[in-house]
Amino acid sequence: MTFSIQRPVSYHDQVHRYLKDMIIKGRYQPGERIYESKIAKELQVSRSPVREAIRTLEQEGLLLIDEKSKITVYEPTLKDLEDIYQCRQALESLAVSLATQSAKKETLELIERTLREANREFEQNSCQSAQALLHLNTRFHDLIIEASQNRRLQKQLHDLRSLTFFYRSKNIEKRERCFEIISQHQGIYRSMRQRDEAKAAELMRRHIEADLCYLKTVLFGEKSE
Amino acid sequence: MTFSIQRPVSYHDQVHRYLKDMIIKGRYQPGERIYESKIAKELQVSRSPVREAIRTLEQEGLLLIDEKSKITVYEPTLKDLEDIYQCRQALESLAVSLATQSAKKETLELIERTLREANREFEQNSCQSAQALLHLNTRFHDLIIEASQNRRLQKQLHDLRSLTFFYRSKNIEKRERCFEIISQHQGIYRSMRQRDEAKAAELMRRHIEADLCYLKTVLFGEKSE
DNA sequence: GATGATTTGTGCGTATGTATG
DNA sequence: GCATACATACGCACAAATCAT
Repeated sequence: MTFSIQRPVSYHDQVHRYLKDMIIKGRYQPGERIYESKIAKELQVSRSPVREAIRTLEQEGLLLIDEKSKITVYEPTLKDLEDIYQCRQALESLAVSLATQSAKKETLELIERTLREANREFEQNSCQSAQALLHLNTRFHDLIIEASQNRRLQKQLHDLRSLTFFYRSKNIEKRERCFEIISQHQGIYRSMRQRDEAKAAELMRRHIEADLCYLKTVLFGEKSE
Repeated sequence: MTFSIQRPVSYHDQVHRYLKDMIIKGRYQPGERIYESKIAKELQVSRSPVREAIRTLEQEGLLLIDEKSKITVYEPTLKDLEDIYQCRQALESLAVSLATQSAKKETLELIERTLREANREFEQNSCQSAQALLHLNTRFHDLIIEASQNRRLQKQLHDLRSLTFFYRSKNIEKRERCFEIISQHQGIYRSMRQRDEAKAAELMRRHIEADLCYLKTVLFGEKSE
């Protein structure tokens, strides 16, 4: 194992991660008002680093600060969910297209292994494996995004995807939907292997559309056309 | 005229705008190191609001902060320029597609007027009109992005485009390229009027590709295939 | 390396703004 | 409208890290 001295992580960075986690995991309610002074007290730090963390989170879209400096947690609306998914369609289809062009063998194998593990967890069909499946499916997307080798794309998608993660953490995937997800992922992977970037992009676009459609029914009880 | 009481703009907001302007206008050199303490002194404010502005700018990609807290101005590389333009292709073609679907008559007329003004300035062919042309061309894109009515898309493109503005402020457009830009814009606009979203998206994609190609030759002296 | 000059990280006090009774 | 409680905005002080000599 390689050893390296770690620089202590700055408070504003730690506060940033803490708050991001709290929001994504749903420990704060969407739309809930939060107080920088309260957070500072809770975490036993002064308000300065908290303020900086809050600016960062505002920029990431996870916090909203109104004209009276009232800080509220991001609250997704149906329209916003659709907006986010439209962007994801455009960007992730680009990502998979780039990845298909340039992914090395090892990367493809990594993706394949992720899919195989997902299959195994699916067949297990336990409560624990549902959690594992969630991670594996996220990983599938992450591997592709990373393989795109486009830093800007990575950052944009990273930010967009955090906004949708807290839906996921509710573990709302029904078994039926899980099966669909896995088979869609497999289709995308097959196109990547065949180096068919147009097909991979198109399948990704449809996969994300299906995902939105599913989320809409589950969260807002709306049937999509 | 309507009158409304204005809230004073917070320091961190003003500092943010100031720094963003300095960076985009090229008043700081790309890669130049800047000091929060120096900025605070220059602007006669304390370091607190400056620090917050810096966090925001870091998140926007205009400042980089390394692990030793050294703050440097964003420095575009050829690869980064390509990355940005790939994202813009994906997102602006989505934007024009959405705008084509939903733009009202008035919006289309606004775009048309912008194009007509651009034509006029082009024919004028003066130093002043070159500057005006730059603004009008930017406005063309802005109007379409706004017409997409997708907030996420707007923010993402807004951030990406700031990163490319300081190239523009160098006034590098040759007359020949200006003509191309205008005619490409007109092609996009025609497709929008005909409500042909696929064509509008494809033309936007090509327009942005051409733009990248031109920038590459001008800035990095590289011919693109 | 050791030392002094900068620079950043953080805590804290005060002024000011906002909500509530 | 006023008083109180509490929130945020900002400036400032000091410690720790960094850099140059």
